[in-house]
Amino acid sequence: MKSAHIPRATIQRLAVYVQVLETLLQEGDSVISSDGLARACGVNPSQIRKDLAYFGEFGVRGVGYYVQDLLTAIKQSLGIDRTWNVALVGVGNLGRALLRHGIFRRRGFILVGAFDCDPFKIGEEVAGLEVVCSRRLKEKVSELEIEIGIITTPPERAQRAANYLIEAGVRGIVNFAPARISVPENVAVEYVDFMHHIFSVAFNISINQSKGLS
Amino acid sequence: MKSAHIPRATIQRLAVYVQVLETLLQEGDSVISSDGLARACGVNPSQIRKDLAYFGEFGVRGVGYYVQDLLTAIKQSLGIDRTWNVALVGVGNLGRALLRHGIFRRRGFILVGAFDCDPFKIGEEVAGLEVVCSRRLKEKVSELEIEIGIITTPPERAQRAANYLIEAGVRGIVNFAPARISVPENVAVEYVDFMHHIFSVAFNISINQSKGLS
DNA sequence: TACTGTGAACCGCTTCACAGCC
DNA sequence: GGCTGTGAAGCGGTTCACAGTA
Repeated sequence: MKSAHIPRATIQRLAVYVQVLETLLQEGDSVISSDGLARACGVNPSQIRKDLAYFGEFGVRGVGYYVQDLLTAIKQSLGIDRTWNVALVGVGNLGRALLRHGIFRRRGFILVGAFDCDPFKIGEEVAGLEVVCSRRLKEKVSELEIEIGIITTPPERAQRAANYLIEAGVRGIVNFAPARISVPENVAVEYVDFMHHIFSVAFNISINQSKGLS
Repeated sequence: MKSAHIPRATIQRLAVYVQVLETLLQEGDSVISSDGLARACGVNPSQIRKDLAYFGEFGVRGVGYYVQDLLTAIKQSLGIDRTWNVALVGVGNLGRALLRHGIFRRRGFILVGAFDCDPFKIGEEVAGLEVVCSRRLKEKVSELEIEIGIITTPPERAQRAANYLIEAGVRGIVNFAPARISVPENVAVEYVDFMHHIFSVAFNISINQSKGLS
């Protein structure tokens, strides 16, 4: 890495670039310019060049970027050129869907543990995993070498789930529960809250409509 | 509304404020200061005051904000003081989980139609809804007065789902499929991509680790 | 007194423009 | 010639500091 601090927005865009580059690769494209990639991602071409410059020089002047090489470089930069073991806490509708969803494994995030505090769910098998009591997280996290936790509990149990995960030594958490959680500084947290997105859509529709009326 | 342009980031934070204010209300708090709310949301107090100032003056100097009033005001500002009819396209694991998830209805987003192009799924009943062929979206959208579409198809079918929705006259789309889609300017799009979030967590863990070693 | 509302300062991300290189 | 890499300019969002008010 070349630069010390990297904007949060850059990381998000890098994830988009990975998505688009993988599609390009499937379609057989081997070279792409920052212009072409920018159009596919809906961003400014300089933006892409700047984002990449935080990590190194991956392009060839006068040519562009070799898709495969760039993909490898970005994945390396993001730390996703390896596999990560992941625990999921909260085996409800959403939790089940994620456990069964192939995308995590395909991208190197392997769901190796499913946890819930409901005695009726404990022992049940979901997507080849036995649901284990949340209290046993600590023991399981070290046994299974888990580094990331996913929270899919109801909001009121999100903080407790987080506490179990942190106590167990997890280094990062993706929280799908619609609740803020507090964690120590050295634990990375990301919120996935689809209500926020649907609110945003509703707001923009309202705005567009009032614009149309004026 | 007082201001013309509102930052995207402000809208996202307003959604967080709604979340936190509803929790406060349940806990019986009737007044909160920008300081208190800021701490609960993990943002700067001035930020909150600025965000609210885009829409009006909702506070009382020397006192703070009345929780119920503020909540009502924000919901009105966001356009979520009403119900919205929503169509879901793609009845896979994730689609089913969302159809069964109570949170949408609780927040005024009513899933009134479920669509899929798989003949084996058409006619099936999920969460009280009959799965209908995606081709019939246009007819159903006007019949059921649907304004928002949710896409939960595999990535390669996301654009087609979007096309059906747009053609049917939907005004906004929430795309859960890991693929960019192109839509006309007057259609609002939001991406919910949990891989981006888990990438971000992985990156931050990697960063923290390399910091620890230095 | 205590807290909001807001103009001004600040900061950081984005975009531009062009030098550097294949 | 064409495209990347990058310093500098531009812009928009965040934070500050304080005036305004219950």
